[in-house]
Amino acid sequence: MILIDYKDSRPIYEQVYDKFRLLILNGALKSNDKMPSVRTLAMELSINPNTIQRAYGELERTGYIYTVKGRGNFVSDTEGLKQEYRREVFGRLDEVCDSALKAGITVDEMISHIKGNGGEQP
Amino acid sequence: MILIDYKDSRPIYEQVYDKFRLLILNGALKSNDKMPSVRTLAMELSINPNTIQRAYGELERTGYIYTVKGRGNFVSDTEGLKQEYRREVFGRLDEVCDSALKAGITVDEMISHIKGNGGEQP
Amino acid sequence: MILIDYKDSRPIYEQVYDKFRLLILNGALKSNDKMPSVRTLAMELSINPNTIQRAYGELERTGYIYTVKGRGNFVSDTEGLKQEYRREVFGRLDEVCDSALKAGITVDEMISHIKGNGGEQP
Amino acid sequence: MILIDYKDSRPIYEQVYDKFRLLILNGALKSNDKMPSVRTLAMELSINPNTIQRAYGELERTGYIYTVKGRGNFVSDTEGLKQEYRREVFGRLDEVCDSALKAGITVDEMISHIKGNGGEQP
DNA sequence: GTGGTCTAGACCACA
DNA sequence: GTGGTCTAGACCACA
Repeated sequence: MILIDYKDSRPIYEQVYDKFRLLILNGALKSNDKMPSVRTLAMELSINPNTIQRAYGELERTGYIYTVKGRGNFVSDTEGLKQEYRREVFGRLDEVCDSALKAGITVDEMISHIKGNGGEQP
Repeated sequence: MILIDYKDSRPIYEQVYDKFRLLILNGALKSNDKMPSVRTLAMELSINPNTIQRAYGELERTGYIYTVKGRGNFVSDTEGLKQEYRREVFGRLDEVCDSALKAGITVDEMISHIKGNGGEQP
Repeated sequence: MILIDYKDSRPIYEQVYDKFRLLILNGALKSNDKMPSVRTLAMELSINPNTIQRAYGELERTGYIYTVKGRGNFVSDTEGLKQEYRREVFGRLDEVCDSALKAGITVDEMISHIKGNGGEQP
Repeated sequence: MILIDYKDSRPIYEQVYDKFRLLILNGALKSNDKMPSVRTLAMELSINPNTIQRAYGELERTGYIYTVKGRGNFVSDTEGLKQEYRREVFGRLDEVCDSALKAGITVDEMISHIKGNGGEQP
């Protein structure tokens, strides 16, 4: 379900955070679903529980999950999150467009590039 | 000419690297222009020479500048570099499009977003 | 395991880089083996950690090892690297042949020289 | 006649040294030919005279030229030098063979590689 | 404990 | 003066 890529230069807690974030945005994990417990997941992935704890902490801080003491972590209501993710993606799109214009790439070139691949890359 | 942002989480050497890379791609620095000397720049920016050295090392490794021992660093021929930068930007564009599609954003939405801001953000 | 030759004019970081590269290409170090930690190795060799860091940095940049933050450095998958090393050696062989022909040494002379020593030099 | 490549990472004096060494070994410069004067050459190449001086110093030290005070530098008798160059090239060939064997390249592979390109590369 | 970045400062080769 | 290497030592993020 979750795979750590040790050759990825990003810290492990961030990889875990991102994986869950996508599972939630995808709909693979739904509102109020129970998250795996910190210890269980740490053992499954052979990772330090501190690292899972940190990933869960970030997920909670950014509103993806909520904690019920003594019971575990659960997926938040996902509607607002999806809106926020859209905003984030548009923000990244703006950044890339900015770089593109600096490099002399025109809006038309970008558009035809986007149409061209249709986002079918892996 | 070059400003360090200490609130930026990225390392200083990377900021310096990026700044010069853009100056070169912009055409503000042209082929065979002399780069400021390691020591001069270090003093101007109140930065350790080692840090500048590292930035210059990366610029050399990636082909943006070349070193003449005892003389200084100079801007490389920039033609190929511009092509490569284009490729890099298109690669990032692909990634963002990928994220966008995962978030349920359609190609048409992206295109109208790009047209909309025309890359006018800062 | 690793010995620094202070009489060698090449920088220390490069000697360390080369030693490990050979250990990896030899098979003495295998994929996913843990490298000695920067600090441990620095102490063993009585060398500054920064110097080891630089050697490890080059090894990572050229794909011989990968870093897991907080855990250490590990040997990469070595298959592709061996292929690349072969290409490098053949390239150097071409250069030497070129010099040889300029010096009036014939292909036959070179071949008999190679057969002669069979690579038995130290 | 002589061109400096500023993008070459080798020091300039070494490039000058190598160029003349080849001209002498080639036969383009013959025994007792007069070398260009240090000052003339320095001006032609827009190089610091110290640098030419150093190159000439190395050429003298290794026996390629000799100095007559007040008259200039002249090419030495070249017979012995050619022999020595042969020895040097064979030495380099040994080194490459050594690397090759370490990489698992067999003598036969090397020979067929040499025969294959016939040293026709640039 | 592990690697990553940075400063301060030295010494060297090269021009 | 110019870049290249190295040491000593600090502080940070990550596990």
